Amino acid sequence: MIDDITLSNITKRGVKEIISETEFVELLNSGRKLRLKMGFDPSRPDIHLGHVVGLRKLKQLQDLGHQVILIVGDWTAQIGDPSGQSITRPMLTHDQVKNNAESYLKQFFRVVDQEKTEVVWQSEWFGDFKLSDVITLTSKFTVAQFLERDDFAHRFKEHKPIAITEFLYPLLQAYDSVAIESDVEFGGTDQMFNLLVGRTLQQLNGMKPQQCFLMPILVGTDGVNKMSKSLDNYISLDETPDDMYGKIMSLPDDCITNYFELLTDIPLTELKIMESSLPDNAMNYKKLLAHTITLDFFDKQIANDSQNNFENVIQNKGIPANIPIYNLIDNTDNLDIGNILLASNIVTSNSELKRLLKQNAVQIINPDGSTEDIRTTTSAINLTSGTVIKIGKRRYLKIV
RNA sequence: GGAGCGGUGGGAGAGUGGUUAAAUCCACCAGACUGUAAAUCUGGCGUCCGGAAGGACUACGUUGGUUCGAAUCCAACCCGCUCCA
Repeated sequence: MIDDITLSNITKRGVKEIISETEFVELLNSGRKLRLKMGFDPSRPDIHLGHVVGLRKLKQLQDLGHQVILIVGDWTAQIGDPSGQSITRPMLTHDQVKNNAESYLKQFFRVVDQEKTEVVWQSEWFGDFKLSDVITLTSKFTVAQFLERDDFAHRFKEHKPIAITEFLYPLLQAYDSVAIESDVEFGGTDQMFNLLVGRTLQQLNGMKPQQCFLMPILVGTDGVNKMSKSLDNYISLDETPDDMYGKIMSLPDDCITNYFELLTDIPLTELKIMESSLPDNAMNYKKLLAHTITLDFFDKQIANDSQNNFENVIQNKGIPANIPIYNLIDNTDNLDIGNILLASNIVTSNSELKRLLKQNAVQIINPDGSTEDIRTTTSAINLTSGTVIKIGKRRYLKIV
């Protein structure tokens, strides 16, 4: 038997819904090593913090001795996620899929225990699929059943397109559950329909239906919409530690507790206390949050450095430790400050440069610490080794 | 087979002959303020030339055409969608 605190951490925290919870708890208590299914679509290899919520859940269960089966959706990737609007999606070559999968796995195992994970490819079973198998599979469901799905129902009503292949998507995903004999499948709430089809299909194949673990949606850095790459409000695992820390600091204050709950192990009792004093300590709590999460993906030294960097650069308006460098010796021809910025790709066009100058965003920091604002590229500027050019709050270029 | 609709800037989405480098929103950038790269406010947000005023070029699926002038009209084409059968 699992103790109550652990159990509630698993079934309550960072979970939207479990179907069905009682069956799931029974399974947990059965002492059997459970097969936890998680699939991903190799057309989008990036993992961001939104995904991490679910991955942490997998890790928790692994720590109790269960087995993760990670499915590389090399077939479903070609169909595209029905919840997305863009139907047209270029078919990926085998090499692209492979590369994407590798990149995904690398990130995946930063959260999930590789030792307790089995990676399988959909093509292992769909590769041999024949038309007759497809027909058998499709014959199990009706159009009406599929139109039950919110997304389909909505689009159907609005006279918006639904590709036939999109109907196939849940079927393939469901069949994965049959193929790997999953006990539990994990997904976001938008995956509910697909996971439930898996349940049904397993039953139709004489198996015990899987439990469905629905993860809550994490809001993105805008504090409003769900974290997603297409909304550009995501924090990727590929972020540099400084950026990861900084992006977390850029979250609206009222996201803090939610992030603590979904992405850290801070006890809920502590979180309660924190919540009550949040308005007065938002800054400190957010720093703690940023540090805690950064620490999950990097070592302690790096997390500390990121915090120092933030305090130094943002709070004290200092110069960050690692900034791009422009070497005067290699580039003797044109010492115009505009050319230097353009050549270093700090600024992407002349027009942008002019705008920045006009907006008073360009500043020279001399080696002796004195500063001067630059309003025009033609003013006489003494660029010597050790000078730093600062653009806005976050762009720097050091002259050597 | 028939009928209709649509393709606009990073995204969403207006605009149906000139005042449109193209409303608005989101994202993004800068400035102010601040406890943060929070919030709020202000400004900006194609490229090139110019100190600036301003000018030039490129852009609204593609190619042609009408016109002094086209994202806007016409033709053909390409792509997509919906409905009826």
